Amino acid sequence: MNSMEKNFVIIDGNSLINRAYFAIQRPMVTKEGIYTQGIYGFLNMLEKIKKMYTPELIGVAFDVKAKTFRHNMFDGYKSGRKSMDVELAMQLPILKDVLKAMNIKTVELEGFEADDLIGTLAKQGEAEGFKSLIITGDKDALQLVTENTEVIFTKKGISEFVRYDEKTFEDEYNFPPKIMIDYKSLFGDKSDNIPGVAGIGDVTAKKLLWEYKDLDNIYENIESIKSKSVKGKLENGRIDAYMSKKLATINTSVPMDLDLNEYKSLDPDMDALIAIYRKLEFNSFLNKMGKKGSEIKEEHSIKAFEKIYVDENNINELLASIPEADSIGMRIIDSEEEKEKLIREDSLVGFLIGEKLFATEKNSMLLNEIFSKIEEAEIPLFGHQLRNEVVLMMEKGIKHFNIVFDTAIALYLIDSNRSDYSLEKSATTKGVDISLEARETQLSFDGKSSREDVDKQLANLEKQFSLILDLMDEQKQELDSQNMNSLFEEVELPLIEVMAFMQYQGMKLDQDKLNEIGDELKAKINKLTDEIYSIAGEEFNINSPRQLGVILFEKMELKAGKKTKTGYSTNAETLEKIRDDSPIIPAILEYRKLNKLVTTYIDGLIAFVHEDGKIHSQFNQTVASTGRLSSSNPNMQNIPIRDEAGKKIRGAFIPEDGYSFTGADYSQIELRVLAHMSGDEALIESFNNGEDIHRATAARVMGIAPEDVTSSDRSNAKAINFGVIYGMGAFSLSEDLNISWQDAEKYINDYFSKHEKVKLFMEAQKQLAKEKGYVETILKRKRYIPEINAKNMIVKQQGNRLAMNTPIQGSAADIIKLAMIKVYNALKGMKSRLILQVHDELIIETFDDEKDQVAKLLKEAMESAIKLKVDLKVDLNTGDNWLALK
DNA sequence: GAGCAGCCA
DNA sequence: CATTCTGGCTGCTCG
Repeated sequence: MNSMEKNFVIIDGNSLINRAYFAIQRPMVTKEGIYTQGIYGFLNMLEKIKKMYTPELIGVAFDVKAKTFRHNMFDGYKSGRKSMDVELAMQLPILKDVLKAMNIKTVELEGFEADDLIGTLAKQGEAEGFKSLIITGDKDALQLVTENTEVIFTKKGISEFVRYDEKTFEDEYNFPPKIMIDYKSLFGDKSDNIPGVAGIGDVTAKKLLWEYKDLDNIYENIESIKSKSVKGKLENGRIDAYMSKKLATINTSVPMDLDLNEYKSLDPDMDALIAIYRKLEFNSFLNKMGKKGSEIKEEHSIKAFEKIYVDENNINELLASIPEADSIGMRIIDSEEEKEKLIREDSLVGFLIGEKLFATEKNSMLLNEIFSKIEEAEIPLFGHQLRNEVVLMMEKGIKHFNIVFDTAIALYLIDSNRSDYSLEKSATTKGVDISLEARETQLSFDGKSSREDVDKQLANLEKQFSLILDLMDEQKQELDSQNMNSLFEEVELPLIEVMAFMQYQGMKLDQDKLNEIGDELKAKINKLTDEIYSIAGEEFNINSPRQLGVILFEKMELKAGKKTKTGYSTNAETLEKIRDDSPIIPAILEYRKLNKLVTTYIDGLIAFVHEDGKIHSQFNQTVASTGRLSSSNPNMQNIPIRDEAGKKIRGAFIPEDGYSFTGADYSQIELRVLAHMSGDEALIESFNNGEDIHRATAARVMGIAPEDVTSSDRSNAKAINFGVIYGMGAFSLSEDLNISWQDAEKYINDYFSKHEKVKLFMEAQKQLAKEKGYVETILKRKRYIPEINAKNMIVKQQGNRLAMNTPIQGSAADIIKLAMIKVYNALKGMKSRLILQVHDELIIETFDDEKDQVAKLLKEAMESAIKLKVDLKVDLNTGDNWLALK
């Protein structure tokens, strides 16, 4: 942005406090009971805006509660909206007080919405030579974009901004901003209850506007519209269209005081501000002002590096320094989500070597040379969430890696309960801003990137590496003091390469086959839809539980089961109970099942296929609190298997030519872990004698001989065995087995009396969580369980179950992680490759000549991953598609 | 974004 | 006393 421009920042107060309020999940309440998270988020946002745009003028507009001219025109206007939470509403007047103390002008006017005031101010600003910047979370404001007015949207709550000027708007919408109004006149706006023209949808509205430019022109030339139905709808909807236009149009001529001198950016009234911040307990703001609220936080000092942007001309300096490096920090600096991290081209890859920070563009040919040098000299690598960096290296042909530290993974081991392990988040807690906004710029590598842009990116990268180095220092000590060095170094770090490799390698999908299945299912869905409509006597959205509830339980008066927060429960369990009461029920159940398959597993999967015909799912190492892995984009760990219709989808996953699949899954890994950890003699003996564990359990609990156990006895015992792992209660077991609560309780007591060590183990876990705050797995992975000391009994019970389940689930995860590393290393030098993990099973894409070798090494590696008091047993399968493995 | 639903181990 | 079993991801609706 041209720094000579004079900026007029106009903020939509209601919109932003609303966004801020909902963006901050954790409620913030002062001792006096004042809710503050909306104000807090708003002020953080305001600070960022001021830093980014250094506005000469600034103002905040608010809505007035009273009706506006729009309500007077149309009763339905915004009628669907629910009223504001009281917790949020009480924050509005306080926010206005804060703004007053900051000497920031606020405006509101009865009869007008904030948008109208904003539009009027923006226009005035333009007239007086300012660039008007509208900050809002509301898309309505887009119509105000002009040559000198831009709209800056908040995204992800309020943490990110997206800027719209005339060009970016047109790129996205294919028509100029002003036409937004005409678009709403036709299509309407659900959120504001603007009707639009009945029957005209998003697509038709856009088409009409591309052809006829605006609403007036459409109606002037209505005779030339070819489609009779569209023409008819337009004729019938003429009045609605023009009323909608009035409703949608932001008034830019509100009669208000337009002396822009009042909006001049002034220094705050410090005394007043400090007083309010103290009342609101905003200690972080007070600290920044040098006033004590609590202890004063030290500003994070950024280490300074020599910054070098690398291109063909100076690549040699980087290449020369690589072989001599003790270690290299590596980081892709990217503006987008993880998901897109590998697709975007306009990113930098940074390398920290000693006191020098090198960076080059990600799509650069130079990367090959750089990576090869690193590989050749076996230089240790460190970074934060290195997986995607490793995938990039693999894409450039690199095969050997020497990863020595990953600060995201260390963070995860230290506290597995966090929801966000991004470097940005860690930065915030240290008072550093490395966000996209802080970068203020995007690089474009077509020769247009200015020196300034590059410098900004490099400065940001410098901050990131500075943070990584600090985190590393802290974390090394922390991991050491918690005895997690070997878990970190021998399990999690080597696993990074395995995870990256599975993502890089991917799994091939037979799209034609999948589409064939999809077409069949879609035909069935259409039939079911007709059937459901005809039984119901009307058309409705079957996918909406709310609409479905009304049809079933009000119109058709079927017997309603449980209720949910928002209405009747319509889930499969509930509907199953009234299956025979109407033919609509089985039809709906079938519809749901098929629709799930089509949306998630047919169309959903196809959307993830890359150019190479493969799906490259991401395996995440820092998500599950127990230590398990997770998979996303798409999730390959929940592809259907139980249901007949769903099974076929697995059949569409196929190996590359010349390969087949070899799969191996641990038999009863969690129960074996329980046997080991508890030391229960009966369980250990059963496993080591190779007995059928559920049958043996039934025999023991019922006091009968194994050969007298019926199949129903066995399945009951199976439910108990699962229940034990989850920290079961009598209620859920009774539901599971369809027996009375008392019988279930007796069953559980009998189980524990025959497995006393299991009982003791469970008690010990709860005790450990209560006293030390955490529980541990076999490899000393920790999970903190704050719930266990909660006052709320429901939360406390949940804590108890977590304490019992986590060591078991987490240890099973430890074991398969060990196995993955073993298998991955054993396959080095072979053509066969590990491509998938599904919690207790591994799948290898096996080269035809290596089948026997792979089967042998896979089983051997998994069964010897760790030595327990019980044997580990693995079942092997082979096949020409994924389905054939079961 | 929350809530519901449904898929996996 | 009452008590609804762990861990994930995605798609859809609705405000």
